[in-house]
Amino acid sequence: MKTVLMVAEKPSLAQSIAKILSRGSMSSHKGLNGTCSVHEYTGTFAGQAVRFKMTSVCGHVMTLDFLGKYNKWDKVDPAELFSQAPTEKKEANPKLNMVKFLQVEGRGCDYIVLWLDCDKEGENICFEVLDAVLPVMNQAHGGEKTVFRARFSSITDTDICNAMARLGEPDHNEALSVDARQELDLRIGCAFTRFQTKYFQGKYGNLDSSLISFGPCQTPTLGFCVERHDKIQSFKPETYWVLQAKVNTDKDRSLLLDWDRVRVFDREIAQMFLNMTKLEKEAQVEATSRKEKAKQRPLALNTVEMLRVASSSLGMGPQHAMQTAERLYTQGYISYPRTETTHYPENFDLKGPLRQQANHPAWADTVKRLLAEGINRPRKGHDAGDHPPITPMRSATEAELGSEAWRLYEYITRHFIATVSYDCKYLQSSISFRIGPEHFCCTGKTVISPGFTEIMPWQSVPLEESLPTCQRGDTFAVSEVKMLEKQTSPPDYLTEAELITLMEKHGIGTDASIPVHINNICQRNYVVVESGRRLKPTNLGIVLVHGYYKIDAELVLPTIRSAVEKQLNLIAQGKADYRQVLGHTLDVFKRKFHYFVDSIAGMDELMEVSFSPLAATGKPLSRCGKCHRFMKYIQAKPSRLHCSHCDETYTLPQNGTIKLYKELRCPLDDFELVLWSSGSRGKSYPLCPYCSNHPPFRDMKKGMGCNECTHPTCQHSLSMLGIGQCVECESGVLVLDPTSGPKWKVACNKCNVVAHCFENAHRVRVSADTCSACEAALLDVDFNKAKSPLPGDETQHTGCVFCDPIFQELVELKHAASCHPMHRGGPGRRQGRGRARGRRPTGKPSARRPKDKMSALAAYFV
DNA sequence: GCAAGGTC
Repeated sequence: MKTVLMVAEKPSLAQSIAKILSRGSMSSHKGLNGTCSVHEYTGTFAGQAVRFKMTSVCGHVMTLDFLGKYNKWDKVDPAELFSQAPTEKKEANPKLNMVKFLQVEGRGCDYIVLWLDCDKEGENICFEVLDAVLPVMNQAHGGEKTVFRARFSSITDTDICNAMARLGEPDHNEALSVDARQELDLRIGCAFTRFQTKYFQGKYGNLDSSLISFGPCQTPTLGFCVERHDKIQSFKPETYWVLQAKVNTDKDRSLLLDWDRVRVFDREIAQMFLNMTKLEKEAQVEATSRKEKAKQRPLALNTVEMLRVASSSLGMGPQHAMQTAERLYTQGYISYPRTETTHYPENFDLKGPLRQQANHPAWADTVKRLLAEGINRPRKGHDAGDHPPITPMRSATEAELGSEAWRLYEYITRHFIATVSYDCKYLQSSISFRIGPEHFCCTGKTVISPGFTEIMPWQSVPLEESLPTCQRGDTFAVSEVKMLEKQTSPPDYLTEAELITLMEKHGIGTDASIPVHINNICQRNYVVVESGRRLKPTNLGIVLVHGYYKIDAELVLPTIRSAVEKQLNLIAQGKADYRQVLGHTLDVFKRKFHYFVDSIAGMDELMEVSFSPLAATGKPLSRCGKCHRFMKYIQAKPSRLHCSHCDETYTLPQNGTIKLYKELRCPLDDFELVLWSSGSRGKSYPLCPYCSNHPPFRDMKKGMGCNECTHPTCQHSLSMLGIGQCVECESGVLVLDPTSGPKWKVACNKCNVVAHCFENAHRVRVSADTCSACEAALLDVDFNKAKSPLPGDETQHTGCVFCDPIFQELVELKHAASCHPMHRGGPGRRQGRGRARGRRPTGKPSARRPKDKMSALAAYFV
């Protein structure tokens, strides 16, 4: 029997499509990467009985990057990134082993049907899948067609079955347009980012951003925020005047009237109107009206609207909201949360999800009534052909979700119920008055039926006092007319919700990437999120955008994306040649880049106003080994040491603190050592600023500290302080932390394993002898007399931390506290945990003896 | 160390 391989874009879709096509009778198993599943069933294909294998990828299989050597920032001129630097496709997520997985599943298959999302990215992934799978599939006989593309516009039985019945071919042009986009984004983004970062970080010390990035989406996103900032700055308040009248409607009730002219900007004119109005004692009713109006129920929920509401009403940032929604989705509480569609497909079962909410304490009454009296048909929305709108799939309580997830779930559910509820109906009545020559009016709203506002109370029509019943010609006594002086007020900073709307409108990013771009400009310290989730640009953000405006405004305008996309669409439609468009657009941006570099002084002038030169930043910390003057420690990101005399900068490990290490010096270069520490619960090690930036030995990499230095005799090196191989990671070595006393620690120089050894020792040294059982270096420990754990009056003991019975009792394995709990080794991560108390694996070279000491030394002295 | 786009 022949086999048909079918591939969807994500595991969830593979499952739903397989379920539909197999009519529910399929057998499923997990693939080798543990993420994608394979669903198998039998059926007919091209008139023969076949076995179907439906599986998926996880988004893009491949990603584009430069060849390795072009990723060395100090060796490559960014201008080379526009053409000379070759690119290569790498696996997007090596952990998923997607190519291998596809080849295992595709081997021996006869046909392939591509079920990737029906957009340009999906079309591109089709070819990534084919590149992986075609070489291992069975060869076609006599020109028989073996590659098919299924095109569907929704995940419904009819649509999926129709797609299967009318298979087409993947569209190479659409895929090429994505290849072009990837290459453009990579080359342009990296060239500008590297140039800006190197240029400004080489001059200023307090930019407080480890990266001065540029990109066709993130830069316009920042541009919107700065545009609003500029409006606020240039705003000049204007004074205006308003007439306000009050009439008596009853003995003790009065009615406030609005002026038809709203406001005037000339005091004397306003005064004139006031004087004329004041002459009248009565207000005459000129007309009355009563109109029934409706407030429409919401459209079904898509991603972008969910993110807007999450930000503006729940105070939840887009990135966080998306993570929360994804968790709700994988736990089965809501449908797929990434969709542009606001229209329920025909035949969508609305009542099913609604019934599940019928006993929920928060909205049981509303839901039961809807089910009993009949639901309303949802409004006609936009069908983007991706996924149905975001819908609750199962009832949940705050207790089981936790308060954050609950608030999002509650909103999604209330929104869903609202879409099948009725419009809110209210009566709008208004009365227009004349007082002397001037016209006034008042309006009031009364609710006829609340409709969906019952489940979305924040949308309800505000309660107002009802208007008096009257008719044309009636008169009321004027109780007061006064003139109010007011001022126009500036707009406020852009809210995140407004920014999302602007991005959507200008086509900056997609529903999935909008949160990423917003997150980016926060992380780069271009904007900060203020109260009410308003985005206030920082000095850095403002200077960058103003600099682009000054040099080449197109770099920051939202059209930078749409203009390129227009070109890409020509490729997709087969109207332009991929190579030509790519070459032409790269050429345009290469010119822009050179012009930008030549004009950078224009942006620099702005930088000078806000930021301090490197030489004037930071405080003196340690001595330079070349000139022996103090270098300054710059704490702001990226933290580094700067020698103003030599005009050299030495970067330091990030996310920790640095202090001087006893004025000790590196024997190789005479630089004073500094002590890096990740905090009291973390680890610390000495570091030579020079060696860390210019590794002395062949087997050392940039950024390493003394705990990874293979110097054979330096008292701070790995060679002298190393004990034995790490108990968890493959390549790490446990190194004595010479500064950790009196609570002595041994820490891995690669991962975050920390072993707490001795609490009451005043001296610990690494002995030259090694353990006969496990090859680890012995520790020579002097305990405090009063608190010695040794028998009798003994205070001195030498032994192996892993094998010595006395030491074993004292060793406790921990993990260095890192900024993110995810990075702490969780339980069950790998076997062999807790081996600190056991024997070391033998047969591996000891840390005390670097493999090739002489060659390491030779490398240094060459 | 960089972009933006998929998705986990």
